[in-house]
Amino acid sequence: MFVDSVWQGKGSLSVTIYDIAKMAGVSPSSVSRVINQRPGVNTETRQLILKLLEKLNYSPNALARGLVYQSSKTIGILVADIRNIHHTDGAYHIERELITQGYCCIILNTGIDDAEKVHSIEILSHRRVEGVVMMGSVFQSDAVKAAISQSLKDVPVAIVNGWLDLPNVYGILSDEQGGVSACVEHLVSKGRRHIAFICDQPYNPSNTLKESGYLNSMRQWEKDPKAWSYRTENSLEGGYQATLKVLGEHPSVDGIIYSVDLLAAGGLQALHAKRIAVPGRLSIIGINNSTYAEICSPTLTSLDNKRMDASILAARMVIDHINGKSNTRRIMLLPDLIVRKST
Amino acid sequence: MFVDSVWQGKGSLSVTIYDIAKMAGVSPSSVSRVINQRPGVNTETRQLILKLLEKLNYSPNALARGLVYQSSKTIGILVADIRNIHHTDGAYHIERELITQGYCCIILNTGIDDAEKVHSIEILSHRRVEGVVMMGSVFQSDAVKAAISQSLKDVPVAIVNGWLDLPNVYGILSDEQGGVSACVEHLVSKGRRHIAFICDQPYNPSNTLKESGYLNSMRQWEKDPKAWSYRTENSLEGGYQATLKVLGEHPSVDGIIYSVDLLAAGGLQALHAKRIAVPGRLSIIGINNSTYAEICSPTLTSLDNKRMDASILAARMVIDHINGKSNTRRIMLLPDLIVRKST
DNA sequence: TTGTAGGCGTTATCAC
DNA sequence: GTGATAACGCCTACAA
Repeated sequence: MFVDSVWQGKGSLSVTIYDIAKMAGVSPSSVSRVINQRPGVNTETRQLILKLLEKLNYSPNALARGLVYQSSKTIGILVADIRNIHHTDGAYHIERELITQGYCCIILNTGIDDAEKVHSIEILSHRRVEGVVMMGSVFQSDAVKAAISQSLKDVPVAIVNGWLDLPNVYGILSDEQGGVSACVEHLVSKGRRHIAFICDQPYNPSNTLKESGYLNSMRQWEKDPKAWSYRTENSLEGGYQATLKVLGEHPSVDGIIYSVDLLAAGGLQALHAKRIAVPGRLSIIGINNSTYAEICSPTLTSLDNKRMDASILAARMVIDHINGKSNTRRIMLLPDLIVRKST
Repeated sequence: MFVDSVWQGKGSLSVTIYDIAKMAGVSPSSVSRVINQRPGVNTETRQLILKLLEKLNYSPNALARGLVYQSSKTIGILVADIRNIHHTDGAYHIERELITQGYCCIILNTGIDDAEKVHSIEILSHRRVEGVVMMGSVFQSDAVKAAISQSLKDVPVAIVNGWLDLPNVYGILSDEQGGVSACVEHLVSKGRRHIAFICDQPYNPSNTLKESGYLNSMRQWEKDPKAWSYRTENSLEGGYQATLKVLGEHPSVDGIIYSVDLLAAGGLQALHAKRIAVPGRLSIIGINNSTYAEICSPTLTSLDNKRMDASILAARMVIDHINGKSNTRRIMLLPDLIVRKST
């Protein structure tokens, strides 16, 4: 809706161009000219004004400027949960990229359900953001699509690892399906044939792609690979428990692909507990190529899905759109498998 | 300075209360009244206006509102590098806490050098933020202090794990010195006597405290503990190399405390490579009690310095200050040692 | 109940 | 070179 909360006045008035003008004995326009480095002001008065600006520690009001310029110089970053290290890296690069262009970033943790996402989109609309980056395939939903075409229809929206068919939406995708297939192929090349897939919940479009990548490749080796696909909560414990379950139901398992590194780390702990040698008897692969993968012992083979590059690209596409440069609306990055000790 | 960059006009004009007023055949003030749920407007016209607001998808301009209310409903979060998982958690809780109060957060990665920090503070000043949270002891510097008293003197500033003696600054500290002493005591209780300390660079006030905690406790056991204090870059590799160095220079070492978990994880890899049993022959402790500590094998004993609680408190103190409730300006949280398998 | 006028801080346009 | 004046979108007296 159009009212977020009770917005109450308060605030200590700061120095304005009127104050400066009065002290300098000139008009506000002259002060404005000096501030914006525009020509047409006597060198002496310019010096005087500059001195006063410095002395009174003048700080231009970005809100007022935004009003006249019709431009907030703000872009929004939407992320389900910024604690997800995977998204944080992206947010970092986006912020760094945008700050150099004079933009500030408003970051909102939307949570997972659609209502919250829609609400966040409305907040960004009120703030008159000039562009939005959404991190993660969870934003690839009908509700979000509707909200964008309602509240964000005039600004570029880049979705990292997602896509919506709207004229102002850019999609930076990763070939996760192909990537997981490559994981399967890699395991097969290591002699593995009984491969399971453990996926984090809740399901999102990205996970669907990963799973189908797994299933597609597996059909060559197993009759009913569906039964080897598991879901669990995205945590160390989730990976641990799911792995125990796989081992219990399919003692012959000799390879496991996890939808994220954290799950694989948990799985590794389960395998250690069960005294199953990795990669001796069983090989595992994670996804995201995060620090977690490097910390585990043995270090994890992991699929680098290029999320960092994707984030930077997303920021660039938003900026380019704002600057009138048009871009391809949908691009796909190809993942790399980083082979380490766990396979 | 007062000009960050060339701010150019652009933007597609959106629906204003004037548009709505015209369509409804009423004055803008009536529309405003309806939007702000103020009394004194006929039920029928209110209904009509509401309908039009909905239909035209009216979105209030937060910049304009901010101007009249003298309140941006924005708070700034300063963090040296948000990819530091330790800070991310904090940022998450701060954002969650503030969004419920109608605030948005602008996050700026300041980098480590003072000039950048000062610049970031000026940006926040232009945006008329109503409060600031700074994450990390790196903000405890004279340059930052000066910048705050120049550009942020009228808004509450909470520093997580830091403190500056200014009337509007709140400090949420952690007893890191005592915490590290507790680490030493713990190692001693496990029979360790030759304990080294490996610290991440660049040095910051927090690290200074950690080191003095180490040195103070060690004086009881060693004559010249200074020589056992090492510094290295904050990375897996940094921990790895520093650990090799310690082992080379002090073969008798039987305990290592690392200033952050990530370093300890790197150290663990070095110990594995050298086939040194942990905790059999050597015990190690990390700090932060992060996910890294849980992933390592053996899992890391780690000092929980309550950064999450500190972040939430910081947000609360800023909010309280804005709402006129006064708080203690400096509080200290006491760390807990989380004992796991590495000691 | 409703409308008018003034102002929030800034910039742009046009006179002088 | 300089200074009124009118926006930008909104809100709040005050008047009707």
